[in-house]
Order: sequence, then C-alpha cells, then structure tokens
Amino acid sequence: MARTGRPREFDKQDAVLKALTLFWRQGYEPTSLNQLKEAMGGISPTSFYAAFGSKEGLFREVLTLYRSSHGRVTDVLRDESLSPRQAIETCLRQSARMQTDPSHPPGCLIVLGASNCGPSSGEVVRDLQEERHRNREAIAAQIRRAIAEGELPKDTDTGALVALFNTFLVGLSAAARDGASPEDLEKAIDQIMKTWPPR
Amino acid sequence: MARTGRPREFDKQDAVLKALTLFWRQGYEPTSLNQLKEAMGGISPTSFYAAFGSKEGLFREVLTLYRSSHGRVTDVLRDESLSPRQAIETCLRQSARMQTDPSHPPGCLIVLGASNCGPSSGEVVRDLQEERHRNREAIAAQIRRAIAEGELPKDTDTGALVALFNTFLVGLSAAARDGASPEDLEKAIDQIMKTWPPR
DNA sequence: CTACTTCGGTATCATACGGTACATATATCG
DNA sequence: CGATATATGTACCGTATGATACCGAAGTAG
Repeated sequence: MARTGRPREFDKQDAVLKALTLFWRQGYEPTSLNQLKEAMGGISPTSFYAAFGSKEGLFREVLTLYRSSHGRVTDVLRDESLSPRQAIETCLRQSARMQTDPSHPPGCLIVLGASNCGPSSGEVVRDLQEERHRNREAIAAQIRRAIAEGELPKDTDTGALVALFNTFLVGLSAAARDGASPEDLEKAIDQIMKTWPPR
Repeated sequence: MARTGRPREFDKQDAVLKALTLFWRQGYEPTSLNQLKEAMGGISPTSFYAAFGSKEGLFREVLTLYRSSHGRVTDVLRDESLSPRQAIETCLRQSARMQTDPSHPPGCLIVLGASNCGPSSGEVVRDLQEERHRNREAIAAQIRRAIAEGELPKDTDTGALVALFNTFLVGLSAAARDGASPEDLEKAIDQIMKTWPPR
C-alpha cells in the first residue's frame, strides 16, 4: 500500500547510515545539524525535521541501526547455548575485531557516542548508560550460570569477574580509538581468558 | 618583586580547580565559558581572558594541575625501583581508587576529557592522546624490562601484555563512570594480575 | 601629584547552534 | 478534476557560543 503525498527525494536509510558514521566518529553533541544535512546530500532543514523530528530522534534511529548491525557483537552475551566462558570470550573477540575494523570509525558507539555531554543531552546519555548496564548484567548472568553449572568454583566472586571482563570490554573502545591493533587485542584476550581456565 | 598594576580580585589557583571539576565531569567541549565563569565566582569575560587567554589556555592550565595531583597515579609506571610487575599493579590499583573517589568526578580526565570533540578542538584531543600514548609506552618499557631481567620468559609477547594492561587501564574510566565500585575493581585487578605470576 | 600598568564591568561582536514559518511542489485518493 | 497529504526550499527564529572594545578602577613607580 503506497503512501499518499509527495515522495521523499533522498534515501532515508542511507541518510541514517551517513549519520551513524558521523556520530560514531565525533559523538552526539559535537556533530552539528549542518554536518548531518551535508552528509545526507545537502538536504534542507525542513526535510531533515520532517524525516527525523529532531537531532535526538535521528540519534535514536542511528542507535537502532547500530544495534542491529555492528552492535550485534555483544548479543552473544545472551546466548545460553554456549558455555559461559565461550560466550564472554566470543563477545570480547568479536568486539575487538569490529572496533578495529578500518571500514568504520574505531571503538563502540554505545561507549563513545555520548561520553562528553552537557546537561541538555541527559536522555541520550542515560540511554547509552542503560545499554552498557544491560551488557554488564549479561556478563554477570553468564558468570552466575558458570557457577551454578560448576564451571566456576562455588566461592567465586562474581563482582570481581564481572568487573574484570566489563572493564576490559569498555576499555576496548578507548584502546581502539588510540590505535591498538586487532592482533594485539586478540592476544590480550588470550591473556585475560587465562584467568578462567576451561575445564 | 611585586608586580605593578591592579591586583587580581579572584584566586586564580582556586579558579583553575573549579574549572578542573567542570571539565572532569562534562569534558572539554560541552563546558561553556558561562559555566566556567560562574564556577569561578561570577567573574567577567574580561577577567577570564586576561587570566587565561582562551578556553583552551585554561584547559591547558587545568591539565597541568591534574597531572601534578590526581594524575600522579600513573607516575609509578616510570618507577624503575619497583619490579615491573609491582609498578603496573600499583598503577592499576591507584588508578582504580582515584577514579572511584567520590570527592571528585569519576574516571580519568586524560581518558574522558576530550573523547567527544569536533574538528575545532583537534589540539586538545591530540594532547590527551599523546599523554595516553606515553602511559602506554611506559607500560611497554616495564614489560620489556621484566623480560630483560628474567621476570618474564624471553619469548613473551610484549604487545599482548601491553594491550592487556593498557586496555584495562583505560577501561577503568568508563567502568568508574558507569558506577563500578572500588572493591570490585580491586578484585578485578587481583584477577588480571594472575596472568603474571610473581616469581 | 603624574605616568604607567593591570584588572574589572558593561555592552557587544560575529558566528553557530537546534529548530520553524510559510509558500510551493508532487504524489495518491475520490 | 479537486481534495488531501507529504516533501521541499528559502528565509528566518531565539539562543548560546567563544571572544573583544571600551572605559573606569585600583594598584605601583617616579
């Protein structure tokens, strides 16, 4: 069923993709409407607001796109068909590889996208924070499962292992942005997984 | 030798300290001149520019203050009187404790201070990046020393261990900002140091 | 005292920001 | 065809940004 009215003259999905790249490289606040419109092929302010409502609205669409593409690397944290150790190791390896892929800006949008923000961007900051919290909780759930299933000793300190893997996971973004190589990060993951010997 | 001219009516050192708190919490770009002047006791624009030259000039003074106070936690990375392992472990523990101290904003200014910046703040971004690079190099030097002195096997992969500890170190900032407790971080450091058994 | 130097307050600069009003163009629906 | 609905382009809104001009105030030097 085709919609009524004049059809859009620019590709909205492609526009969101261009916006993703900008937000990824610069973050939410320093990316200006002018940059965004320019990257979308020089569309007018009216077209922009008709399509996205606001800068924040666009960012939310960008987040949805990111979650369904590059951001998938953390989905494995919810996979209970893997062993807990495999789930966490796979998440780290996929994240390291994704975040150093030269075909897009380095690091993770969820970690870096709104790290310097004024009071006006509180909603966006909170959204990303909640997403990071969910990932952290997923790590915790895997570790609790490992303890329950006997893959880790019963007296294991859950908070310690969660902090270990989560701190390393969010650290990947800063490391990648500073130019860390995927090879070194992979070997660092070899090292960190040694703290959890497989049975 | 007292200077001629009308004396300043506000405490410049205290003003820099107030600015440090603002930049630490919000980052360089989103912290506005109005906020800064307000925090300095409502001084006028003229007073501000007479004292600091520019926003970037103030940030540089703030960085100097930070390096000589809270930022000292990474100095131990250059201490060759400690064993390499002790130097790195101490750096991690001091950083974790400092960055979760509730008497100031969480995380590290060098890591978080200019993580979302537009093209106009390139200088500041580069300065912080170089500082992080120096810390990373200091970790590398300690690991090379450990290999040379026999504390680590000769076939040790330096890049792997540098990436491991540096990624964790920069990750502390994001973890602390997301509310990680100093206790969990300390226990995570217990874990990560297990990859480097003391002789 | 006068000359000189530096700081302070007000008013303002040019620019950029996110966002809108309004008229017009182009599509579908009946 | 007209009615309706959506998109576009231009011009512009109010506000905030970082930064200055100008002049008077407050100190030292001679």
